[in-house]
Amino acid sequence: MTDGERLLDAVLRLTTALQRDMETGLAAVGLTPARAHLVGVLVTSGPQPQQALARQLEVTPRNVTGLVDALERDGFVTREPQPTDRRASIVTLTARGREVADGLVAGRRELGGQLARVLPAGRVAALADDVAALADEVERLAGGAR
Amino acid sequence: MTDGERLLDAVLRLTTALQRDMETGLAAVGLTPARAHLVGVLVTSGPQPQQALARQLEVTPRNVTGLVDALERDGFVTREPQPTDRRASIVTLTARGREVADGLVAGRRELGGQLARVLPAGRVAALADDVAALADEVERLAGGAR
DNA sequence: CCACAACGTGAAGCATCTTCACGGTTGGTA
DNA sequence: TACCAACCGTGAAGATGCTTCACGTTGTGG
Repeated sequence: MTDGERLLDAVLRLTTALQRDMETGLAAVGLTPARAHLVGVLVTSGPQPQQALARQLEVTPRNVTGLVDALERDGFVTREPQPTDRRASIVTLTARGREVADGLVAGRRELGGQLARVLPAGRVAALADDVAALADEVERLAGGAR
Repeated sequence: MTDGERLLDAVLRLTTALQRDMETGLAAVGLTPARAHLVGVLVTSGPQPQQALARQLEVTPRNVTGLVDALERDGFVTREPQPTDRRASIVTLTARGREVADGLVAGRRELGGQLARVLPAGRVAALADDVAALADEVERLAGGAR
């Protein structure tokens, strides 16, 4: 097995483990990955109409409707009417939604710290750069085929 | 942002890109990730009853039924009766299934090569080790909470 | 021979996600 | 100013992946 394949294997394993880890954490606060993603966008970009959310999440507007339905049902967000355009409604985090979102950010920070502690301090930054380079390449590969 | 968070960000980005890349490649040959996973198990472990597949895929036997239904419908596998146990049927790759599976293996090898070429040759092996260490840690974290 | 275990699947349900169609709104243009 | 095309959100229908529960069929140890 070449080093490249070993690398790919390791990345795939990390991917799986990370995904599992995040999903269980999300489930603990009552969120699914897709809904958490939407909450994340609300945190970083503020209250928005569903169209804008659909663009940022790269899914269809119809799908956003369903995600917001669930988040609204569970009390994480509300749909506020937009006075300037009665077609659109603004999706806004509730207090509880903001709480949970803050928890997610904290969890992410903590996980970053735990990962950094696995390796010698000096190597973490370089590793981040290398992994970023890999990500760039893969994005390039996928984009080039577009 | 700490190095740990930068690393986590890079890994998450790589994860997303890699997943997209693989999904499009899979779709091109008529497979979904879950069905490809099942095909992969058949390649490495040979023809098996659905129970064994369920164990290796870490999903419920009921789910395997659906995956095999689809793969059988599309001509990638067949269900052969097992003479020694009439309850079970053995899931086996068809010629076409084996072809497609070989293609997947080749694609994986190629992707590994492409990733290796992104970085200086000397660093790939070390990177693979580091990423593997991260994967170990994340698996440990998830396992510890079990 | 019989109770219990194992194999696969029907039924029902949840989460993502898609496409298509439609109804209400806006906004710019004839 | 009337009008129509573009736009917002959502109903309907469907594909995929997963789960649990219930069942019928088959194997097997006592």
